[in-house]
Amino acid sequence: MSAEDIEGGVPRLAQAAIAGDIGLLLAKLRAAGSVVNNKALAEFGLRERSYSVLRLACSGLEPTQRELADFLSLDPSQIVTLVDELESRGLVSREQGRTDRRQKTVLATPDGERLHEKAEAAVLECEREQLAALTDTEAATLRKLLRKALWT
Amino acid sequence: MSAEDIEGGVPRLAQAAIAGDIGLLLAKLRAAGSVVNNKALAEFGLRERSYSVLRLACSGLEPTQRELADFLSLDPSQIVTLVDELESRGLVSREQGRTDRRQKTVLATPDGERLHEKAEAAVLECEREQLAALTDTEAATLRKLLRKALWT
DNA sequence: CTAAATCATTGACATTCTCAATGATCGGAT
DNA sequence: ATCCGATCATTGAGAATGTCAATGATTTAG
Repeated sequence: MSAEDIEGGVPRLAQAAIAGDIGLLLAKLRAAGSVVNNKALAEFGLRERSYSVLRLACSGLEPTQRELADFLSLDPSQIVTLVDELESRGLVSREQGRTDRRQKTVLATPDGERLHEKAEAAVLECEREQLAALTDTEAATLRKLLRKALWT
Repeated sequence: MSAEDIEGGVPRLAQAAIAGDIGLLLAKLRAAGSVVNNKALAEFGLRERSYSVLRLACSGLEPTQRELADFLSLDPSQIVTLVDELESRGLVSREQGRTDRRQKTVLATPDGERLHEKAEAAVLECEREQLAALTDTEAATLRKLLRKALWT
């Protein structure tokens, strides 16, 4: 975020060996994306986290809280807090699990769906900006490789 | 980290639209890498953060603290804490900036160099495991695309 | 039918993030 | 030369996040 990083400038330290570390590259790109996303989501009273939960609640997959925790790499207790907040705003509701009464599935309300639709547009626009340096095929390749590394 | 994610299993929620969001993919891969890295670095009394600082201090580029903050996407105050800790362990030293007396350059001591060498090997091994699902060329492509998205 | 495991939840604690304020120093404009 | 605004490292405070252990309700395995 300094002058060096703003636009097309390669920081001096990018010469270092660490600049090839996947961990650092992921962290940097993610950090940059996070601030942009949170800025864009503020308008809807959401943060990256709550947006992700809302988004999955809108997916039609009827995720349980445990599934949300695993999928979002969060502790189950963090999901409780996030769902509490979304539920209190009437964006989401907890339903009894179909087959297992221990679990609760998280579903979006009509209000939640509407809000998600707008927030989604904003986030996708952020994503487009973040990957502006890549061609469409490059962006697709990046997505494909990340998914492969995660889920193969 | 649940049963679904352990080995080669694609979680049910990966069908959702959100599974294509770059932000989520980055966050997930990074989260997974972080726990592995921190586990491997514990043996050396380092965490991901302090390792990164030590690594840059060993680069020969004589980074200033401001540069470290920008490059690692951290607040300058966090760098102070990290350098304090490394310095108190004798792994790193602060030197007066050559041209600007406001800035301080962070350099590794011989002890720091030695520790970094061992830690580096451990982290590179973690990285290899994390990208095990990718071929060598795919891993190289991933690195290239991440760098391009960041620094173009 | 019992014992172990799993789910959501609560609460405590540590780590990390984000900001504002400070004194020292620098750079540029007069 | 001197003032003025900007930048550097540092400190400190408060919010957000991460991590872990314990709980009651329920399911699954034996």
